[in-house]
Amino acid sequence: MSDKKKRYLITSALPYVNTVKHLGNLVSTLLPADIYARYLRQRGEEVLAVCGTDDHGTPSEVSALEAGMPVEEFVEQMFNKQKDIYERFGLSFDLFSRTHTAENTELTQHLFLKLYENGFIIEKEVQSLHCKNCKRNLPDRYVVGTCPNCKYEHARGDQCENCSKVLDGIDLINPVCIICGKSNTEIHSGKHLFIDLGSLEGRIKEWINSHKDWPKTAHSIANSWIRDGLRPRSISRDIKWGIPIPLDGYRDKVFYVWFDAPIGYISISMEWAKQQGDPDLWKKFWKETDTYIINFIGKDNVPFHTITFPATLIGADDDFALADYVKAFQWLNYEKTKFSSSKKVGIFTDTALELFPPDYWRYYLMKIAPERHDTDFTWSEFRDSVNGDLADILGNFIHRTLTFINRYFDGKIPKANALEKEDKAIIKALIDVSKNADLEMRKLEFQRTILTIFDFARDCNKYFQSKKPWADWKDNKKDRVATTLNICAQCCRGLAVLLAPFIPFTAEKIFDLLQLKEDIHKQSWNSVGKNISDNHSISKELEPLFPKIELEQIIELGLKWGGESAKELLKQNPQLDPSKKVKNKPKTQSKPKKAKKKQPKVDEKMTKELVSFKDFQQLDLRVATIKSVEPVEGTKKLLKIIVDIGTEERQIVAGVAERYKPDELVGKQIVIIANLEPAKIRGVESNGMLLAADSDPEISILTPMRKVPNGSKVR
RNA sequence: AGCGCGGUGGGGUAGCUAGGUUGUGCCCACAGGGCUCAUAACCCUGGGAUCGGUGGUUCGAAUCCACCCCGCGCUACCA
Repeated sequence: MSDKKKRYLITSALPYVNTVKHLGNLVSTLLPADIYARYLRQRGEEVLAVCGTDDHGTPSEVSALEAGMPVEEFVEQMFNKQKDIYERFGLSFDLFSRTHTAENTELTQHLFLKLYENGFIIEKEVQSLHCKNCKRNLPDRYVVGTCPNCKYEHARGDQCENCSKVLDGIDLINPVCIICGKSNTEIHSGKHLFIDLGSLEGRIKEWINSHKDWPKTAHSIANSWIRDGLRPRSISRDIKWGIPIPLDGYRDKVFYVWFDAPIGYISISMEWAKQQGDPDLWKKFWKETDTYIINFIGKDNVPFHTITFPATLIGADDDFALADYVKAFQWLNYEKTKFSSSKKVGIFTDTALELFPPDYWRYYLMKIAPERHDTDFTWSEFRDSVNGDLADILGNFIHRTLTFINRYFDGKIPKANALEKEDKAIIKALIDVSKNADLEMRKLEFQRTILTIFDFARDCNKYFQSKKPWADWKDNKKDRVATTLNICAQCCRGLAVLLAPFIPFTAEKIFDLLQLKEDIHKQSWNSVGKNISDNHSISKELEPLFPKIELEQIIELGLKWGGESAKELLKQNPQLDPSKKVKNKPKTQSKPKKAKKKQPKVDEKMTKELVSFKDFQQLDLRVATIKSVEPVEGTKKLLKIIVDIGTEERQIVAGVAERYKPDELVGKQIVIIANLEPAKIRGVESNGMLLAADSDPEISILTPMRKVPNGSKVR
């Protein structure tokens, strides 16, 4: 589909900067983009793959506020954190940058001015909610209030969850700002800028219709927008954190984050060009028609990549190329429920890396990539895939082959002799799989590619089984064993080359074991028939490529992070219950009675619901040292306390003044909840809460028994 | 409500755009057997499904059409 093209430009939807992303984010944008880029590079194509964080907008501001940091600093920190995670996942972007850069500011402003000159920008008067307390304009998502339609009291500004009516923030009765929790809003009205999508509709439509090969969702969502009629879309916002609008009358406003984010694809390419020492290098990717451009996105992102961003480029009329292919993914669910960053449901990329090697995730995630419809991550299936496909099929084949070569041929690839029917068949299968996988990859069919390659790995085991080299060796048919193992070794190499885009770390390891010196990431798929030369020495130190995941481990993880599949496994294997295990332990000790005593007695008053370990983990308990204390004026109980929590100083307010004098607290170490949402108590801001035992009237502040560094975690 | 996606043996999934030896393929689970080189891995065989329902088109439908039922998602700043 892209044979006439000379080079490829790959973009992955820019992950929003404010939180660490979950596996759903990874699977529909970053990971497939990386895999496709790796595949193309192996094929010897000229590729530029760019990505970066999407930095601007209200959510960043709010998250920064919550973290008690200046936005710029917060965003920088989160950018670095995300970048580091993606590197550890082996994501091979030519540049992973961000949208808060000089390049993006300049380009966004430039494109806007072109749109303005060309008459595609219109001005309109808009009303919006303003929180007088936060001194901030409130996007619809940041307001809750009573629904004017059904009177539901917790309707969000954009939509009522109860009656599902689509709302405007200003429609809400008794609107409350979710940032400060106060109902202190007023309606502001002001001029805003809109991009006139309607007058660009014809050209957008033409472009969409000329690309029938896109995934179904991409088309249906794009077409439904067009069918409903393209209305002007606001591109200005009354916030501080963003790219300033270079137009008189609007200089106190910034661009809507979705205006500048996709422009980031181009500005990051520009940054990349500068780093290459040729500042114009980006132009051939963006301004020449023989580049094939692919956007990797989730389905929610379709409108921005098929309507608004193309509209920007078309309207600016500055010769920027539009995408050739929009690879839109559906959703990945977590154990039948939605992944949710805000509700902390699911597995997040940083946690994933702590649990298992990146290739385990890369493989499983692409195997279940939601290419056709929504799919489900389950712990149980994750284990099945890793153990079954990676360890038992792939790992086992390679391991048994290399073990034989070491044992019988002193670690040297033996020479193949006369070929029999099965030998020829498996060699043909190897060539075929490289061709078929290549055809599927060209169509960006990731799951099919994986299935094709693993079917071949199964064939390899069948071949090994049918040739019985262990039996031949006993029968003294050394030549025959040599032939079998030579062919198996070629298959190992072939599998490594074919799987390199998907599981690059393992593929490298296989090349290391084979002691092949060439760079695996430059081996094209049609090189898989290429023989490793006779007598080539392989490594003598073998170890399993994929340690297996124990059932017990997966049950524990499933229970810890939440998941029905683990509960189901536990039902089938009740002996593996982690909680029971703890109970069993005392039996082996000499004094089981003592253990029993330790069990907390359920006091009648302790009727609170059980919480999961996960819920408990959400509390960020830290040790802090009290720096200064002063009473809050006009109150009997409250003290304003400044504490040092290692990374920063915090102000907290505590109701302990009746039992503690300010002087006796200074210098003491205490325990605080560091991630409690900020609150104002008697007008004084409190960013945390100290822990104290409360048995009215006595209050005892908790303090660590030994001195520990400030910021130490408490659990 | 509208729109989108899906409903295929116990679980998962492919096949459906161009209807034919298709109730067929694949993975997992299950049963039996083989092998014993390998990470208790590998290989073979087998059982198991009115292909959501009803009606239609057709010589013939999982595949096309109509209506209905069920699940999920979206309705525009969640990938």
